[in-house]
Amino acid sequence: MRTIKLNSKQKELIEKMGVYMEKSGVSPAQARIMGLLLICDELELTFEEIYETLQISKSAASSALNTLLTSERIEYITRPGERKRYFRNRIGQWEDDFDKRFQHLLKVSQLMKEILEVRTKSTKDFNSKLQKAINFMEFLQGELPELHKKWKKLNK
Amino acid sequence: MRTIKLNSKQKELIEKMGVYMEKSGVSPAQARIMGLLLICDELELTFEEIYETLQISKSAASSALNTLLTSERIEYITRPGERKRYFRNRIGQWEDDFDKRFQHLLKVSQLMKEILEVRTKSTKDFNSKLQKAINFMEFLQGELPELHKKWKKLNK
DNA sequence: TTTTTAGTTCTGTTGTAACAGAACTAAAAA
DNA sequence: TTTTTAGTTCTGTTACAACAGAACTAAAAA
Repeated sequence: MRTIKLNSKQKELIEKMGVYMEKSGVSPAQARIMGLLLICDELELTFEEIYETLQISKSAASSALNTLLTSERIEYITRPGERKRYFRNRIGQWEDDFDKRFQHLLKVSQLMKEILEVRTKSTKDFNSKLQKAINFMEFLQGELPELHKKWKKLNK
Repeated sequence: MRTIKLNSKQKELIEKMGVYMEKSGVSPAQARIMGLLLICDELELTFEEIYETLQISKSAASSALNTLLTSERIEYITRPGERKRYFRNRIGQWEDDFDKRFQHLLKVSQLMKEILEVRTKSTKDFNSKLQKAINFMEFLQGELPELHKKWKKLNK
């Protein structure tokens, strides 16, 4: 038995975090794993610790962990002379996340531009509103990197 | 028959937009309706036009439209003396969307703060990284409204 | 008054996600 | 060499989303 001990507040927060993450599209098991890795005292948990603590099956843990790994929400380390993997939250990830959201915004604006090009020219009001939305996205594309720089400067 | 005519480029873009929107969690029918309302020449489509053009059943159209309405992704208008509704894209919505994303960010940072409070104090490096992520979110909470103002100023 | 319109609601089907549980496997330990 | 460990993979179950199709309904038109 390698169950991780959690107090009631921790359990509550894992559920809260779980509900929250499920809304953003991940499965319950994935959400709970994310929560566990963020909340429990130990930063690096083994496969066994994870499925025993969360009371999920090995198969559920296996597929959830692999999905979280490929979506880069968690990572693992190994220790010299040990076969098992230690899974942990990618706490450094949020800066990459910021960049990803940025890439996403870029794709949206490109698609919207493509759509605007194909649209009939007769719906002038609609098209100008669409253009405005595109403008705003492009404005953000200019400003967000600046913002990031500003923050970096504040933090060194 | 009230089918809306679409050229091949429009059809292609509706599918492209569909694939794109499905990734963000909406059903295929909802995604296609969104695409149709954004891409076709007519801005306001009736129930019949929608389900006939997209070749989906009335029930699928009904539930998709209602979901899109409650999630405020589309809206409808009526015309004097007419019973039917004209559905259209909420093109003015994107500024609200911006605010919603902002609210979301606020919730995330609050949850993260709550988690940090409960965490053991012994994982100093991890906690300081978490604190840094929180700081960045709070930094954004200060800066994003400023950005919005800046853009508004540029556009009046 | 009946018929059409503009949907909604009900029933049934299909596909798939999210698991559990058990069997399996490759490496390491005993 | 056998046994344990650290998972993976396979099979089966359950639940639910996403529809289609048909029946239904309330208002308006004919």
